[in-house]
Amino acid sequence: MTERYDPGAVETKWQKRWEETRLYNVDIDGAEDPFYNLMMYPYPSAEGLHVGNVYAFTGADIHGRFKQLQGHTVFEPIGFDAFGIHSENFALEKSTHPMELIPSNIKNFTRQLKRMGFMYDWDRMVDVTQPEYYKWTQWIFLQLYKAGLAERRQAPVNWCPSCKTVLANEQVIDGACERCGSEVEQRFLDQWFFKITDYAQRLLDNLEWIDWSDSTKRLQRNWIGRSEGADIDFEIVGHPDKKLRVFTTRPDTLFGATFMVLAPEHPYVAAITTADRRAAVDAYVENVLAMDLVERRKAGEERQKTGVDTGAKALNPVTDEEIRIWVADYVLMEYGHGAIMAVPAHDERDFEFAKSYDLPIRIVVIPADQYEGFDPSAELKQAFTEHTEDEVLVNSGKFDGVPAAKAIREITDWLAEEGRGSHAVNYRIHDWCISRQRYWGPPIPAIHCEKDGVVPVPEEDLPVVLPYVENFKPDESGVGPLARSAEFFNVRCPRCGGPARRETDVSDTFLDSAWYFMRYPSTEKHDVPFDAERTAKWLPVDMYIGGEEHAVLHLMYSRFICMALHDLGHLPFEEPYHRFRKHGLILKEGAKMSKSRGNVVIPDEYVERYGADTFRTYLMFLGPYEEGGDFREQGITGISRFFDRVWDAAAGPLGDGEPETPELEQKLHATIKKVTEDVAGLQYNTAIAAMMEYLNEARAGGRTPRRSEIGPLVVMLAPFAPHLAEELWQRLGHTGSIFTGAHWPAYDEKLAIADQVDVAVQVNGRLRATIRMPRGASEDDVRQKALAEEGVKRHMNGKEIRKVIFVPDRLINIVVG
RNA sequence: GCCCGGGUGGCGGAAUCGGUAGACGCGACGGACUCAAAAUCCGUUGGGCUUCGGCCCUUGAGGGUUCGAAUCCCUCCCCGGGCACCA
Repeated sequence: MTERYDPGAVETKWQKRWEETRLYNVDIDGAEDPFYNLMMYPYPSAEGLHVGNVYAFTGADIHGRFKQLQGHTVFEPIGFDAFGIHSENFALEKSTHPMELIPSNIKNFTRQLKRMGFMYDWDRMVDVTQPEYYKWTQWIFLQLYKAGLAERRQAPVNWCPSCKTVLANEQVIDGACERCGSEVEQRFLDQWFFKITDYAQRLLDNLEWIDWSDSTKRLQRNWIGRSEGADIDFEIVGHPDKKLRVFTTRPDTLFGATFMVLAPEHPYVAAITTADRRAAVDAYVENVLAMDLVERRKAGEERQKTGVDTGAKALNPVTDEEIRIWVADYVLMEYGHGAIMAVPAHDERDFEFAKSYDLPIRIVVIPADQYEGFDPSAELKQAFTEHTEDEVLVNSGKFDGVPAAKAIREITDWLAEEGRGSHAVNYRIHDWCISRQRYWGPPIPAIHCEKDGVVPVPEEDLPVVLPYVENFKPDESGVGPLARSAEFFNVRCPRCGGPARRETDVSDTFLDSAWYFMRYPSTEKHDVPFDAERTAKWLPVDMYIGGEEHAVLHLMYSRFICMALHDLGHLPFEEPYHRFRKHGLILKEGAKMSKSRGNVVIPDEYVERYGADTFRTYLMFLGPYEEGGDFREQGITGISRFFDRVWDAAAGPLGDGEPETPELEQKLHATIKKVTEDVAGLQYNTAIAAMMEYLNEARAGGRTPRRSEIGPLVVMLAPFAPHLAEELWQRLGHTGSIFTGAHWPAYDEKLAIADQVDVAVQVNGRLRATIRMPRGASEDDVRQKALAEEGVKRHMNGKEIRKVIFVPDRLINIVVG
């Protein structure tokens, strides 16, 4: 009788050995058949590793180990996303400093991650808060600046009048400051933007060929928000020098444009407003601008649309009618041209507005079957927005009777010919504002000179080191805390040598994470952000696994940065991640985990009690990896028992020879096939179930399995339970690590198939018997045996057979009547 | 409002190119071992009826297609996520 399985002892032993033998430290330059296995590096919170982190990393680690066992050299790096508002706020809350807080958090995370047994190459750890790293984050900024992809312009920020601080959007909850609850105001500040909108179409197009989860692609498509339509120019009565340009997706409704609406911020508002309307317009605009963006959005959802007449008129370019120009806040300056042609008959918002202010509504699109005898005076109860081939135009001059879908093209073509419009595409995605009026981030490497304006920091002066600032709390000045350090911001202009002021904003933490995976293979290279040869060898990432909450921020930004660096000649590829798979979310007893609910699973506690292997495997067992699952305290005992049984079956002395019976051999091959396919497809829960099933069979009747029966199981278990597998591998008589010594088991396709099958026998589609047949039995044989079954005879009741459906090896259905 | 994903035993979940629904595990019940308990092992476990041979019902609800539907189609309900005055 062998001793009991002691996870604690086994895991300590192997973690020590892995470290001593440097098992997971990859020979970056010499590695053959490289596989870059990436997971989303964590933010090192003070609370320590969250079970969500463990879930994400375990699934990714299993994939890495699986690839390793298949013969690849797997590079699995880890780092820490340690800059950002989270850390800064936490430090504020605890009255400590991020520069002290972060290293201790990282230390704790490192301990916890090592305890989980992930195959990280710790020599290549990346901490984005180290000048060694953010030097290159700043370098990326300079490259984008040189290429014209970074620019400074005014933009609104959220301002809390009570805390006297700038807030990030994430800190504004329903229009109020998350800390004090006061209403947030809008301020305009100079900010740095990356022109991601220049890449909108490419970001969209490449989604066609990259191998990503469909749902993630869909989120990105929605975020990019491509709309096709037309730009149309309207003349303004009395202002021959001005053309009012609008974007519309519905040029087919142009004849129904009965008024126009400008956004309150539109530059023409002041110029075209007539004298008698000026007071009203000014009051309205002022009122709207006083609202912050969040409040305005919220107000828009709740209240009726408001607006005001400018008194000015425009000419509808196709009807030549004079139509009124209004200002209303339901038109947004940041989309299209900040102005619209309003077609109340065919747009819900315009309809609502027209009803409120008694503006004319003209129907120009109707269902084709109502075309004959259409009554132009008919009144609409709501906007009619259909515009397919089944709707046709009316009241539209020479386009009467043309199907709407066709008219969209024809009217645009016609306007284009006459120089009054053009085909146009608009995107919903906005430029990426990277400025943060905060402390805990990499300083943006720019200098403001009175004489030379914005001057980028010369590359040889990088990094611009983030100084230790005692008081890093944001204040009412509206600029970042670095503006308090004269030592930091007083500089000489690199161009003219005159007095200048250093940029005191830091960059968004999403810029750090946009390229961290490029740094891993080159961590010890100090003269380049990423070594060209290594980058060519290891990148793009072969597999990236992470949470879908980053689908539109991190994943979009890093694709953009990668594309931009590619275009600037720094990278040989334009998409950073070959494959991306999202993992699901872990719930606790059906509910989301949160501190306030008090139902947070602390990994340490479970690892202590059951061991890392059991915890890892349980997490993978509780649901499909890509969908997540429900963590239940009791469930973990199932895996615990399973591993006890594996241990009992494999840890003691074993018999030699082939698998004892043909049935068991068949089951073994079928299991290898199933587990191989499931693990490759991230279907870990069913892979584990298949291994359990096999073990149950191999141990049936209390027998001890043979070495040949249990060896392959140990290898298949290795990605899930690496420590246990190492120990059993050794006990099976091997020396060295299973991860270098073993190869993922192969299966024989023929042996994987059973030679006896249970065939279902149905009468009129209802199951009446099951018969055991040799695989591949003919329809005649199956039919003969089926008809002899008592239950079948009874239900046929002597009736005539009308039809027989036969599915080989599965089913025969006898239809009588 | 728009776009996704999902609804299966007491529970987590299997099975979707239409072909034996409920794999695997948890829990529960019964038994063995034990002075006893824990652990372990064996058996039972969707619901109802049963003359113990079986029979009927069952995958959110209702309809449809089919020899056959958890799976396909239509209508609807509920839950989760994303976007949202985007012209």
